[in-house]
Amino acid sequence: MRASRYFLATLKEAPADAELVSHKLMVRAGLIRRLAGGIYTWMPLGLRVVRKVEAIVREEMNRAGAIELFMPAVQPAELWQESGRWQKYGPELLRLKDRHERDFCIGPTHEEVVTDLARREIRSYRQLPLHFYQIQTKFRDEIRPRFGVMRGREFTMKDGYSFHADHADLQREYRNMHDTYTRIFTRLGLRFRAVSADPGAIGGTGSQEFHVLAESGEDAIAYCPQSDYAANVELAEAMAPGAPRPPPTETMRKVSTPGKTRCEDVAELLGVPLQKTVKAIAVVHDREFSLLLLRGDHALNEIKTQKVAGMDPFRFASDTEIQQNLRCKPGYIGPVGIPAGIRVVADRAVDTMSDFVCGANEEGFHLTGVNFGRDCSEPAAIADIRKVVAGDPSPDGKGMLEIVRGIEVGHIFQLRTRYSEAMKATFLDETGGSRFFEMGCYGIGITRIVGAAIEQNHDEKGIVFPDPLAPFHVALIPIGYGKNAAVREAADSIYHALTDAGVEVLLDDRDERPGVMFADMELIGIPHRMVVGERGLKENVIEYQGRRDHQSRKVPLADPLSPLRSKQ
RNA sequence: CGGGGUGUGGCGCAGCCUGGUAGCGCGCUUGCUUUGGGAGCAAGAUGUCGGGAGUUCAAAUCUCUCCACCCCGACCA
Repeated sequence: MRASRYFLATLKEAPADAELVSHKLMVRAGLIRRLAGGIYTWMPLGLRVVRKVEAIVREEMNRAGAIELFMPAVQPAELWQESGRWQKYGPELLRLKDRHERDFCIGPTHEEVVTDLARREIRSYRQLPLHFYQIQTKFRDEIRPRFGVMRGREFTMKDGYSFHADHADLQREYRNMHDTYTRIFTRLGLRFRAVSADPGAIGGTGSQEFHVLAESGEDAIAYCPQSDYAANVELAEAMAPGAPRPPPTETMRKVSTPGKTRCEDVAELLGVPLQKTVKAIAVVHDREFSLLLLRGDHALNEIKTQKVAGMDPFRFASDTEIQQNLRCKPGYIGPVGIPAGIRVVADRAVDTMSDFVCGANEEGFHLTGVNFGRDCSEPAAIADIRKVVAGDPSPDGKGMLEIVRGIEVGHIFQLRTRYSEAMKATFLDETGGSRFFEMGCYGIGITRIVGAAIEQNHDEKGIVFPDPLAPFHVALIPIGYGKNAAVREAADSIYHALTDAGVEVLLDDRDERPGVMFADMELIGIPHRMVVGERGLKENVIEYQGRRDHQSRKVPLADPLSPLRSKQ
């Protein structure tokens, strides 16, 4: 490709609305342009990157035995009513009516459509297993689109759905997809980690997420460097402390703590470690008011709390509800002296505490030396309701957890029969009996990968694309293309030599000043640069520099492919 | 939806408090010079100051209202 006939849309300054480096760089490099909130045009250069991702995903999916098809983006409401998600999905589902006032939605995912297809087309166990996938535009009316293409409303996803005669075969395919995803992200040149995940709204049993590791990631991942344990913090189990609760040694005392509503403030005022304090969080489930107790330095894990019996779903109590139930302002509430009807759920860590500090249920006062059993009732339930922190023991008992941030780019689920039962999708087994399909579902955020890859691979000059994602492999920069016939002839012949060898070259024939060409090629992240100048031609050399290199080196004019070979 | 903020040429911003000629940098056009790290000089084009209503002799500036976008909390590939 010749730059003069291509469309580069680089910007010196990033638009003010971009926050994330990758978002800024994608706009500056001319990969994307915003049309509306969370909706982007993929510019020619950006589209080339998307196509690279798609090609690798497609190749590996095909290799893994999945079969590509293409389902409609616009889907009839009836299917969603059958699965029950027309009601459940909420405002994220973009709904519309056609001219006959019939309800439709723009697909945020395709379980319904593919299950409908399966029940119509697959009749016998002899046709199983089958795995259909597509690479397609999805629409999710996100509450808050942000970070450019990373959390857009319209985005490209690879979604695959597998159908099996039994759970064992589903598990085989699930492992197959785990390996396939591992190959895909490895080939894409990304640093990533597979982690156990919460199956969440899509439902089902086993579930793993694939995260690209990046500081700016929206998810926190707990992993154990000594083993292969890794889980989304939403799910990671906080182990019960090993030591039993020590016996009380202090008597309970009421202390004045005016204006100190946070555990940190109370601990500082009283000169006790934060770990000696207990915070109470008031929640409501089905109009039932409960108190959750956490150690002062711990944070509530809402996902795990939801799983405690009698807590799904829960919400935080309003200030008024707290007043009504405890006759005290939030900030000073605690488990001592509360009405009998209020359920108290303590975190495992709290259960082993004695002589602790907590709110006195009286504005401006806390209690010290509090002990369960003596000063207040034992908690009604002990549960794992806190977020794990770095240094917690790994649930597999093999070391200590560390926390890193990640961007979720893939997710694999075992759906089991959640959809086949709801939609009555059956096949005939070897005995002639009707059975529900065992289903798996497997997603990859194609467009999000582009953002995540840039988040992970950039420097102060711009994007540093890994080779497999780069829109072009080589930036060929002639100095004085328009003026110097020798330079032009050399550049043209190198261009042809590389192109004939299958290398994708962007020849910068714009006759810009060198600085402009260098800066642009660096910004858009082309991994290899070759400079053709009068100086080098006198020695029959051109200059090669990798995007991450600090210095260029000379390579023979006659063999421009040599630096690419040595890279491999 | 709640809280905070921003809308001024293609991009980044100043001007608004204290009403009176719409400005700067980048980019763009033309010419000359320059040509190994975002060139110099000269000439030029580009704005219903987010929309509407109001106050005023006069509104980018003050008031009301609507809209869009961004940031912080509940979603997910």
